[in-house]
Amino acid sequence: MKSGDARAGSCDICDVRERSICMDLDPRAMQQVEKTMARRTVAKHRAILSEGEPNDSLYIVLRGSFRLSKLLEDGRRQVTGFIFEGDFLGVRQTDQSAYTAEALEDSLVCCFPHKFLDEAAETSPGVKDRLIAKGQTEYHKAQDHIVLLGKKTAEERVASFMKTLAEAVGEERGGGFVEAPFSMSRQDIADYLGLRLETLSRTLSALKKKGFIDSVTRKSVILKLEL
Amino acid sequence: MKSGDARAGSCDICDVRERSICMDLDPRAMQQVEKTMARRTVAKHRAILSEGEPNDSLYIVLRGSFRLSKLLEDGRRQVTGFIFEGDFLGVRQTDQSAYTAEALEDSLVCCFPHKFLDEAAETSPGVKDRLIAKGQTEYHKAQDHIVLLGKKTAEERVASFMKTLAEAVGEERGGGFVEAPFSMSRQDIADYLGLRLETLSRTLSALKKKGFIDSVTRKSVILKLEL
DNA sequence: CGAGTATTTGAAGATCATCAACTGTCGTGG
DNA sequence: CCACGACAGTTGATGATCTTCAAATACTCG
Repeated sequence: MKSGDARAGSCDICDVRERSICMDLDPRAMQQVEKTMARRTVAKHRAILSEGEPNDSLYIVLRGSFRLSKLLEDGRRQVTGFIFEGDFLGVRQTDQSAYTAEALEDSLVCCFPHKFLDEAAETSPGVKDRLIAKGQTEYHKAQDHIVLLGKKTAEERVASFMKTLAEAVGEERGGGFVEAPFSMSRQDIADYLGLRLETLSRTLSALKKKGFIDSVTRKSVILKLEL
Repeated sequence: MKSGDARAGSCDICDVRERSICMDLDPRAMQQVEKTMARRTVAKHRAILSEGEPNDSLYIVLRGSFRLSKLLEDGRRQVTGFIFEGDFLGVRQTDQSAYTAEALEDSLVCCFPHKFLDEAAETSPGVKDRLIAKGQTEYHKAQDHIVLLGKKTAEERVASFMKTLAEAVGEERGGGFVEAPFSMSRQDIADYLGLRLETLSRTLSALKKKGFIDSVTRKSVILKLEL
């Protein structure tokens, strides 16, 4: 066991605890979590949920990021969302997962079987409420995505995406700029925005020329805070 | 009080009971529903939920249909969904409704304050589970909508919509045809599909020419069952 | 019947997609 | 450490789809 994982079994060092469901659990349930809790590493490009396959656990992303996608019969792929640290995966138990969730980089998740959550919910009513709330958040994001795809131009889509990414994972740099790292490829972003790779690339160049983007590489983008 | 409403106060004649949450309620709660239940008529084009405004009740559509929409700052409108008999509106209590819900025709809803549902949930645990399940259904529909907008051509969008509509409200006619009534305008459909009115109209004509659609009027469409 | 609105159709133009070539980046191995 | 190969991303030229603007037709309601 590597040194980084030595204390991995303890919830004390969990970074996302306060955003998570653990704070809803009563002390007894929390002890149970400490004991049975399973962390799981997910290697880059590995799926943790697969479209059409059953899902019986809720995963909380501790480190890394994921890509949610759906496939059309003929192979066209739509990326329906990206998931970052602190976010949830598989909020509900399902016979058929609605989408595939694949790690964009080597990632670490904390695993809560829904069976366990159902039991915990009996003594900790906040658990189900939090799941409902998370489900609502997912739904709102989906609605915003629908507006983006249905009504926005290529430039608006790319700008919206960069802004959202900056809000999710960006870090402030000097002079009113934010830097947001990419864990996803251009193709992933294009598939998320309903555009072709080439259109995305051209649009990024255009936004840079217009000064909205300061610099953009394979790894990250630096953009203006406002707008 | 008109004759049609004479027994409107009774749940006995409710058409959507078995699809609804009432079956999850224990007898005592059900009595409570019978007593406090509020039905509400919603006139054509009236909003029952408004984007940005709080919502404190769950509505079950008994008669009629609704249009869900979101507005972009500059007034562009995206229709994010349509709601028919037996469907739910305002599944969760919110400070800010994510969308506007407007009646497409004179409609009738049954109203359950979330406060009431929370109380009922204490003795009828099935209630929250059903709400979670309904939320999930909404989310899945949103995901399918995302795929439609992100990856499908105009013709595929229109065909998908007609098929979905037929499944939701269609009635079989002879010879492998279904008839689905429209309660929404062409503009509503176009705003749902991320197309312009004119493109929708042209595409409908094209589908008719191809034989996928038998006939289409302002009021209804008749289409082939398969495909 | 007639005014007003909804829908369809036509012609021209814009945006985005496609096909193709080029450039940059990363990792590997000499 | 540099060179090479492979892949990721950018740029260019052309074309298709969908939009826009405009006009005609159909439908609805008083």
